[in-house]
Amino acid sequence: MRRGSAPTMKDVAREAGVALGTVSKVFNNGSVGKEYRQRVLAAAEQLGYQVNNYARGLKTNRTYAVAVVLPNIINSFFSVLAQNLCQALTKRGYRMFLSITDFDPEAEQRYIHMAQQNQVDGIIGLTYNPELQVADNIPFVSFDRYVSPDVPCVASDNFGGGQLAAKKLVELGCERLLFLRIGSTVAGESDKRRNGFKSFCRVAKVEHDTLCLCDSDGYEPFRTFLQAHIHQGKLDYDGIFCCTDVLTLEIQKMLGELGVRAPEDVQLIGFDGTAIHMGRAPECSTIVQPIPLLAETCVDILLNEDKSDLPSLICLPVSYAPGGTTRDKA
Amino acid sequence: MRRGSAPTMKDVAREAGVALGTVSKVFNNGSVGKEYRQRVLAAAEQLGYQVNNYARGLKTNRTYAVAVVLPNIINSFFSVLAQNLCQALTKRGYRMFLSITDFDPEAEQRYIHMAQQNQVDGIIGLTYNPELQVADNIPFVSFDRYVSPDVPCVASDNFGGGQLAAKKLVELGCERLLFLRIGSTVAGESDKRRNGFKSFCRVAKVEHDTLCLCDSDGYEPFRTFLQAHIHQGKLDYDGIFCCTDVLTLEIQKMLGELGVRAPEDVQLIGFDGTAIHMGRAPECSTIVQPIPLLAETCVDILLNEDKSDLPSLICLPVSYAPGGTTRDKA
DNA sequence: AACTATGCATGATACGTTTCACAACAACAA
DNA sequence: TTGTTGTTGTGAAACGTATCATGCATAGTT
Repeated sequence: MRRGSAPTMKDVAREAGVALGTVSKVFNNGSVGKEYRQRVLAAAEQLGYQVNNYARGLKTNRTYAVAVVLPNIINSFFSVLAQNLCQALTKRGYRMFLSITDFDPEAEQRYIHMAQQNQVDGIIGLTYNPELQVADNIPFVSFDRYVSPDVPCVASDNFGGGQLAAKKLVELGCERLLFLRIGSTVAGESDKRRNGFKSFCRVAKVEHDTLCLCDSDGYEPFRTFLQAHIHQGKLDYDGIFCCTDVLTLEIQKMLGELGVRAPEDVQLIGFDGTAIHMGRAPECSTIVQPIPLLAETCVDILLNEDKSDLPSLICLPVSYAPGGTTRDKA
Repeated sequence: MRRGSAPTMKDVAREAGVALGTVSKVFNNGSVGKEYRQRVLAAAEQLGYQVNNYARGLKTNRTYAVAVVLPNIINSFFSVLAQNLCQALTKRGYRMFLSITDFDPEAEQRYIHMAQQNQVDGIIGLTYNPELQVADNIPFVSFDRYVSPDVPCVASDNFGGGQLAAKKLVELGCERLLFLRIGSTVAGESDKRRNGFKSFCRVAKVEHDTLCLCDSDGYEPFRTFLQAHIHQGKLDYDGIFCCTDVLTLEIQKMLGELGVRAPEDVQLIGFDGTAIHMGRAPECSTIVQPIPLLAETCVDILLNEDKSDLPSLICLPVSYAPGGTTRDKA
């Protein structure tokens, strides 16, 4: 280590009195005699040698880094997802390099381009750009969004979740159901929640309505709608399935201001169940997305060499958790 | 691009009919004649050339990546911080590589070692390992924790925040104050909140008590304490400063169960104000940490070459935000 | 003892950049 | 014309690693 900079394999080789290739093999689990290995390890220890990942990456084209592209990590669903992805990647010896898009389609594309600039071994993205270009020289797994036929998509069983929510509400004695949604205009997986909900209602012959808004509309239209459906202090619906937990709490508050109580007067079921994965009691009754499993699956698929016989949509099972906005006891 | 792999500068040079060094200069803003630059750019475009960051990193020892080491990103303070750090880094053309330690001191040390394995240009860490070893070959900025004399530490003005909380409570008419804290056993910056609180009380000659617990104790000791200080349905204290917003909400709930209402019977002020940075109304009255500024400052200091005349502790100003657990109107 | 097979250390080569010394050339002054 | 200065293109060298073809021992077989 004559220079001020970090010691290299060459230094270790000289110190240990072995050839360069031998040092390399030691750090790559090649077959090296016991005594030589000892010597190399001792020399490396003494010199404080660390493998230079950039040189390694240059040779191998493997970086042990994965880019994760998310809208944000302030929304707790995303932050729990990010944390689980990070842990799943770490477990497999990979590092996570995080990009935040703030729902900007251009930023999504920009980050994915950057990531493809051969600095990662794969990309996991939750994107809203319907025209996203994904080069095929690098593995890509999409979360909750269909991107293209050859991009695997990992998602919760949103359709089944919609069915389950409706089923639970009916089991809890509800007879007139309502589905509420607010979200991005991009037709995503969450549309399927509505379809599942409607499907169950149709088969079970349950009265139901749906109201879907865009983010830009804000919550006010919900208030108008609900107000119009209150007659003599009584809401027309006795069960509501809201497409997220956040919305559920908002609706509960709104109903309270209108004199309608949940779960006494109307039962509410949300979707996500993020609080559960944060180690807290769910803030509302909810359909729980299996976030840890979703993260594991994304990583598994991304890092698994063999992508041949993979369905393009991987659907993971959801479950129901009572949480105070329905009349069942936990 | 004869191989299946990505085109290199050599390919671009051949395609453009120029020398290798010329291509390099084009991508590094070296002085290149207009015509040559055109030719190179055109060839690069046509071939879909992208700079190989690993080769570049190998030569330059600059990676344009920064490691951020946090306990988790589930706690919303950390997730907001992480998001702001990510954005501040992106703005300066750096990528963020995130590690989650789950408060494990060994993991902290491991990640910092990994990061030093010449794969990042710097590290921003929020750590709890009192014996953390930080090599000096790579810039390190600590958040909210003193690490060693030559590691700059960026933190909120916790002492001033403690003073401010006490001052506000007094202004709001409180006469018997209480400070509550629960946290890690590592003496961190947040101890200063207590000191600031006590300092103000002492100077202003205000009656006050403090109760500090460790994470492992759980919340129950608070209940016992509070219960012991309720006489004839009335709490001995009329103002409480809790060391985080999370604790504040917990205490509010606990008090409610004991028949004491906030803000009617007792006024509560928390610390963090994270909700504000999430675009929401604060859940409780609080001392707001300037998270975006904290993040910017961390990044500024980390990437600023000149670390010579830098104070080892950079203290950023906090502010007060009313939020429903005090009797002032916003 | 002779031969083969196996295991393992060796050192040169290549990965795709940046950088540097040098050459080529133009512009200009004397 | 000659010499000087400045600009810009050139190609070789080096960054630190993984890998591969050699070659040398030793163990195993007949």
